[in-house]
Amino acid sequence: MQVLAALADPIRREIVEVLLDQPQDAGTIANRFPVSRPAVSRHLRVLRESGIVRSETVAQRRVYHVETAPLAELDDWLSHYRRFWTDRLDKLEQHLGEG
Amino acid sequence: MQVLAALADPIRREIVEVLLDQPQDAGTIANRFPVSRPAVSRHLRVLRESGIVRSETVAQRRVYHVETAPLAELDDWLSHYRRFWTDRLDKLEQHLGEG
DNA sequence: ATTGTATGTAACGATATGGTTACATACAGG
DNA sequence: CCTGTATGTAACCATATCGTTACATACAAT
Repeated sequence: MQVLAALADPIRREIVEVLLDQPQDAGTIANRFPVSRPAVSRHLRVLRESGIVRSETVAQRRVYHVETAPLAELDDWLSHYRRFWTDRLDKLEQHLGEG
Repeated sequence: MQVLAALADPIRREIVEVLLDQPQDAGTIANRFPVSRPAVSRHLRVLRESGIVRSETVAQRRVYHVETAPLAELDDWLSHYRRFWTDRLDKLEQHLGEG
């Protein structure tokens, strides 16, 4: 569950949210945050190494996108214990409401 | 989401799992792990400060138990994006299967 | 009262993390 | 080619994290 360490940082969580909305290149991502571009570059590396994001190379650009498998893994881990804070009916309702 | 940092450590995750199964005192918890008792004591503090566990004092013992609200919060955060890795029908099946 | 048990904290060291600036590499385009 | 743009990495520093051992505190029990 390296995913948890990766998501423990607020900037990295924001990056993930942004990329879920729309894949984009490293520079565009970096511009969103009040830290230096190399700092963001390393956040991207952490996310890459945890498997949460991947990049496609397009000319000099690296276009990043989210790889959902690790998030699903975290979701699965949580699901083992979900019954402790919610019951089956609540959950069923919630997911019917989502659709 | 201080919860994520708290859960990023494998020992703390195990502590949470153990306590979900059964509340128990600090010493009993510490005996389960290959690190010193003070180390576990500090893991318990991190979990306490993130709100994931609480302790009841019984004589000299501190009996720890899981407080599910922070886990539910994490679950809620994930649920915003759950649609990216699973669809409503999968989820419905899963939750029907759980009961 | 004194002793033993249970627990947390302090102090310290090693390593990890997250920021910065400076630098290297790679592609695009005149 | 040479220049500008996009990106990652290196080196460095400050702080956080996680382990240890030593100590303080609090209750139980004789």
